[in-house]
Amino acid sequence: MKAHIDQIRRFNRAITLRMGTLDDSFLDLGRPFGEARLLYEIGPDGAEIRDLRARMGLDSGYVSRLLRGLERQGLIQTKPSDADGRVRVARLTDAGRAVYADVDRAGDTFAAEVLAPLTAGERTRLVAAMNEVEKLMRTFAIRIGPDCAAGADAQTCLTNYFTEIAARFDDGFDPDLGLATGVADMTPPKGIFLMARLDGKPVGCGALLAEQGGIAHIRRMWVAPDVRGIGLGRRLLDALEDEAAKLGLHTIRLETNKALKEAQEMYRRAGYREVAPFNDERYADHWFEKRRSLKAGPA
Amino acid sequence: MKAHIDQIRRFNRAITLRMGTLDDSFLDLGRPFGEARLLYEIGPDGAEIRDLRARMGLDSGYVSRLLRGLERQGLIQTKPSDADGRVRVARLTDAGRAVYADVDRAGDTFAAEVLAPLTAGERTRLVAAMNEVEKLMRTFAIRIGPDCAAGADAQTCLTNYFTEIAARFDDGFDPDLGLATGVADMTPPKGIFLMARLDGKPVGCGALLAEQGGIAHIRRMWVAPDVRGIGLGRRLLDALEDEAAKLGLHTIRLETNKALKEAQEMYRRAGYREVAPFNDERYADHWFEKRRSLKAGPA
DNA sequence: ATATTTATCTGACTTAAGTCAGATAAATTT
DNA sequence: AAATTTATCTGACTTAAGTCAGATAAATAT
Repeated sequence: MKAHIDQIRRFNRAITLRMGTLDDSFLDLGRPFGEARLLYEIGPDGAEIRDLRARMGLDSGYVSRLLRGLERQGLIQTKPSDADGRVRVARLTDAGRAVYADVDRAGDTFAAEVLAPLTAGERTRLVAAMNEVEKLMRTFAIRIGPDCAAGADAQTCLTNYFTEIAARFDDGFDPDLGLATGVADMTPPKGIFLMARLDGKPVGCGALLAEQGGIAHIRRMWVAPDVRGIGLGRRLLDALEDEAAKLGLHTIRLETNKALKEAQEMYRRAGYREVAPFNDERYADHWFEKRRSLKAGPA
Repeated sequence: MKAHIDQIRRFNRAITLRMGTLDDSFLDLGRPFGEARLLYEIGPDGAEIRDLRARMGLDSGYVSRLLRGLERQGLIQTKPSDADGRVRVARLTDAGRAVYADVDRAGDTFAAEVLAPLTAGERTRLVAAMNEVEKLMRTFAIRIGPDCAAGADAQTCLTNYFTEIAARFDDGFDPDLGLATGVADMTPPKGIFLMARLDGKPVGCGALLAEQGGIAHIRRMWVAPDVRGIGLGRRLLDALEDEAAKLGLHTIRLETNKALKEAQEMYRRAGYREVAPFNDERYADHWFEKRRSLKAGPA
């Protein structure tokens, strides 16, 4: 363990020393970093300012000022969004596109420089190892937290979930026919909606409903196909159980369809045991329950 | 090639996004980043200010100001070096040591967080891949450039070189018995001294002497043992040949001892052919030459 | 229709980070 | 011994980066 931690720290140091500084410097073509980063983030297809702010985690006043600067330099133009008059959209001008291309080219040049001193075999190994690091770090980069069930991202998750189960369940799926779970049920104080995000992008969700008699009811657990197999389902489940604990709920229940074999397997491994049906969800074939006290199951 | 470059850029983005920000944030314990970094750089054993400046690439006035700030907070003390009254040494106080320990612990915590969501197998793979990336990036991080032959780092390289060949040559090595190559010979306009550095630390060297009749004479080529086998010798040789070209020298010569088999192999692969002795270096067994026009040899 | 929320902007700040031109004193070279 | 170099410091700057409190207008909820 200690050796692993040391390797990570060594890696961290080496990489920020090497790529970190170069990542900055390739954006630095004579203009302030923040400005260059914003311009690069706007990209050739343009972007909503609201989006830029969220992605980059910047103060709205600050972004506005940076945009004004880029506008003054003739690199971008902003105009209100067609769909929503409050939202403004930033778009690169021809001059801005030229700067973007410069920055992009500098990035390519830097990457080429990394490869330059290596032999063909070494290049292949480097790229493979980078891919591996990136993939495994993705797991760590996924953040789980409460979210607004009515939000656009949450709705996207739920829609994806419904679409998927409609395809997988033998008799399809119609949300109106199953037991209803509205936004209010997944919002405090009645319940909570957790979302998993990878770099801000939603990649999974799960809801916990607080019911009579100290019972937590888990529904709408979903993991995006491209992040499956890395234990995210289990992490979501753990997070939901933590929420149940916080609410003082001692029993956790959930039901699932027979088509979702992996899910059943996961619930069992997480210490759930199958019980008699506790509701009449028409899409359910298996009902599970776990008492909070007997928190167990092999990792 | 394009795929490789894209993977590197993707890696670069992902890593600076994930580790980069966390590398910063783990130093950020309520104090400015620059200050925290300097404190961390001073470390538990203290450091010469001259050294800190060089390592971190900062302006002397700026460093001075940062040190004054840390001093005011009672985190460090500075005093003149025993060896050289101009140099000052910064040392952590007990309070400083405590802050250092906090920062260090935060770094460990971060590393542990990276590992936390992974299975044992994934952890091993991550650490192995990180090690591979780090090792291969080291090649790219080695920078070759002209250096002062009289400087401390150059002298360190040369001493290491002499020590090594003294051990490897059948009849040992005494620099006073071989052909003399003084600092002046390796300094413009008479010649040039190149050094390879990895993160500032010297890891190799080579000298080029401009001689009568358009001849460039290469001597003192050395690569540190821990960076061998990654093509650094060849890169140094290429760099020296570039210098020869800049000086308009058309013929490159060098001599070597029979014990240095890998070197001879490298020279041959780089397009050098063995010629009759062109000097009476007593430690030489093989003499090589290459005309600049016939730049060739398989990579 | 009115109130609230959301997205953006402006002006007035603060702090961090760094540069540059000397000043000073120790060490080294001539 | 005098001149030069080296290491550090101080004061006077600049620029970047970001925060915060409203103001404004569009969209949405009541």
